[in-house]
Amino acid sequence: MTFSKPVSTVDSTPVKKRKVTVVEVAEAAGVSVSAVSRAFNPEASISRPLREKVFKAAASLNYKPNRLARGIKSRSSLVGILMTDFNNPFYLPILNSFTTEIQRRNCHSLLINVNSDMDIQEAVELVMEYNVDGLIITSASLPEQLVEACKSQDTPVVIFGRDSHENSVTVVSCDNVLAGRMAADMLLDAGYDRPAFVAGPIGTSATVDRQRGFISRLMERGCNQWQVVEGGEFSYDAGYDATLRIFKGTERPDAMFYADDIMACGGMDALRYELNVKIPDDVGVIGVDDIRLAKSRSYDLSTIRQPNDQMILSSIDALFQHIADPNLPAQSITLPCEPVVRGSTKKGR
Amino acid sequence: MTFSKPVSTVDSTPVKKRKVTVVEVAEAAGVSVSAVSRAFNPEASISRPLREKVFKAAASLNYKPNRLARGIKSRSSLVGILMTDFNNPFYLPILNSFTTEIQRRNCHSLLINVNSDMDIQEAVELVMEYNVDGLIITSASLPEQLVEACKSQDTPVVIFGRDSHENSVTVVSCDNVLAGRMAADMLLDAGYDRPAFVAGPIGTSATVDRQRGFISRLMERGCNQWQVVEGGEFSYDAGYDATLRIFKGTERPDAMFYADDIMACGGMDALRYELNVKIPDDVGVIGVDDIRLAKSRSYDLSTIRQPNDQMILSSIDALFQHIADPNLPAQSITLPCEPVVRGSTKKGR
DNA sequence: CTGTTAGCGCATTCAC
DNA sequence: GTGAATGCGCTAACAG
Repeated sequence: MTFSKPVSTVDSTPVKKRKVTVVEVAEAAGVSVSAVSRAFNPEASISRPLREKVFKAAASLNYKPNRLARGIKSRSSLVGILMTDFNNPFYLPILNSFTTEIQRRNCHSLLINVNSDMDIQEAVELVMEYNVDGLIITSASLPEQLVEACKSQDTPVVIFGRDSHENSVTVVSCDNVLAGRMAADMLLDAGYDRPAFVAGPIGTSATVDRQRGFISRLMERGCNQWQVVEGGEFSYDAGYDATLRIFKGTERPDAMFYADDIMACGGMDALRYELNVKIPDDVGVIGVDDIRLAKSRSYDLSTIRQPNDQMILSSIDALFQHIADPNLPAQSITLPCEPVVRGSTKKGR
Repeated sequence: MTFSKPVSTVDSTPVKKRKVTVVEVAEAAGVSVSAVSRAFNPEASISRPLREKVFKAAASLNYKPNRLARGIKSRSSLVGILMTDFNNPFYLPILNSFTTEIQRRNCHSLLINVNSDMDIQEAVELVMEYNVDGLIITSASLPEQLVEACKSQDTPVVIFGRDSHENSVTVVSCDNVLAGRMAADMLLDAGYDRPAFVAGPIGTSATVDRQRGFISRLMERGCNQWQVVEGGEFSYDAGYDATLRIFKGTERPDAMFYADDIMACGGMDALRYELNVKIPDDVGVIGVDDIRLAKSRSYDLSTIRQPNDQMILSSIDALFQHIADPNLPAQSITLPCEPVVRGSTKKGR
């Protein structure tokens, strides 16, 4: 007669802290394992007294369910977050809110850093190996190819912050065309009439749409002296450099609309400290996002604010709805943005 | 006679995309399941030809190992990252590097947001439910109680960016006392002689040590006119407000040493735009970290740079060493920091 | 509502 | 070096 279980030796050196399992809790509580399982499963049907008996035994043994073992058959409670733009401060609060909301729903965040050298398809497949319940894509600068990678999965996906005219995958973004139009109005209303647009990463829906809205609104209002310059990535340096380039030309603009705030900050510094241009008198500046830095005294940047909190809540809601019911159709949620006038543009006449 | 496996109906609606498993790969390759398992396990012993045969079959079936199922018996390939300070831009590049390094080692990052309202102990236990292979604590402002929570686990833990005189858990940080001393030297060398220190979150080793080094060095060099003010959290607003408070007093300092860069930026703006003080002529300013913003033209902030990349590499190395050999003793790694002189302090005489 | 039982997908003893 | 069998911790039928 043998015991397969390890017998506790007199010398109780904790070789490897034994994980307490459902079986032990069941024994301690004098119930079945499924009772224990159900007790820890909020949506399972189990009587109050039984659940409490289980909880008491579990507490005394310091039992914690093993999420991996659970995930193998049912939900993993894992939500993947794919991210790229780790040098744009815009994304830190975003990450904060996403992780908070995910945790509020008793899930946790698997953060995948999609390096430039790694294939997106690969990244998506990778995260799937963890049986994630859902996937959030948080990156303005991931190529359209991403949508393809997502479609091939049967896991709910929400793409945050970019439009897509594909309606096969759920997308939450702000109205970037509107953002561009607002920027145009803001500059024209303030009396500028020769604006330039500094674009972000090419092929990114956000920057494309902002440009389209901006230009079309300018022309609607009869402004024809505008120019567009490639910016590069969403970063301080990109904004800085693009600004120097544009001011080397013969057509000096009297206002700058940057594809996002961090570029605008770089641009402002180039204007003030390198080109000796007065903001907002000589040149007006606008960005998009309303990052924390925008309202600093140093920048005091006029901008088009994205409704981040709403966008995140909508994303998470949509994601968990799809997790609950995978047959729900993909939806495209577009939220309005809002102009924020600060000191980098002249007061309207 | 019944089949427990679901029979493929003529109508092949993909109710739920069947996950390919080891069994199917084994059948396709004409080998045993354990062969498949070994093929995907780098450290298992298996012959070249067999492994390749398995890989070919796997590829044709588009098989991906299920990391959760794997993690239940052996390593989960998951590394937990505990974080708090989501409004300090300092942490975005940190997160970038950590996730990159973790992924380079074929693991992935479980990012846990330790909200102020949640218990640290709870957070640590939570992440353990995922059987993480290791845990990184990235937060200057987590209380000492954290160390206790970690000690009770048998999972390797590395605490990043704070000292601890506990030697029971591995800690990687820069020499914060030295940072304080460097700041003192930098200010005194530049000709300031009535400095103030703006502290960060109370009870945080980083800010305590910086203050200690700063003050002791000041006194060593015969400077006795210094003051200290509570700053609050590591944030722009905290630095801004603390600066206003200090300048309301009668003893106006001629130099400011902030516990970190983002506070220093807030402080600079309070000085320049609210108090009409000239930097660096009237007042010199120093921070710690060397965040991206510090080298912007707007702030051009003198600072004490932390060797982030090295600190992160050391953290990850130490963590994976402990994962490989859990019996390794905890180590305390302290790296040197480096003064970076920019425009917010006067040129030395 | 509760207990029994059979897997989930994989790693790992053992034999061979 | 390889294959067969057992079990990881838990959930999900299925009976009672």
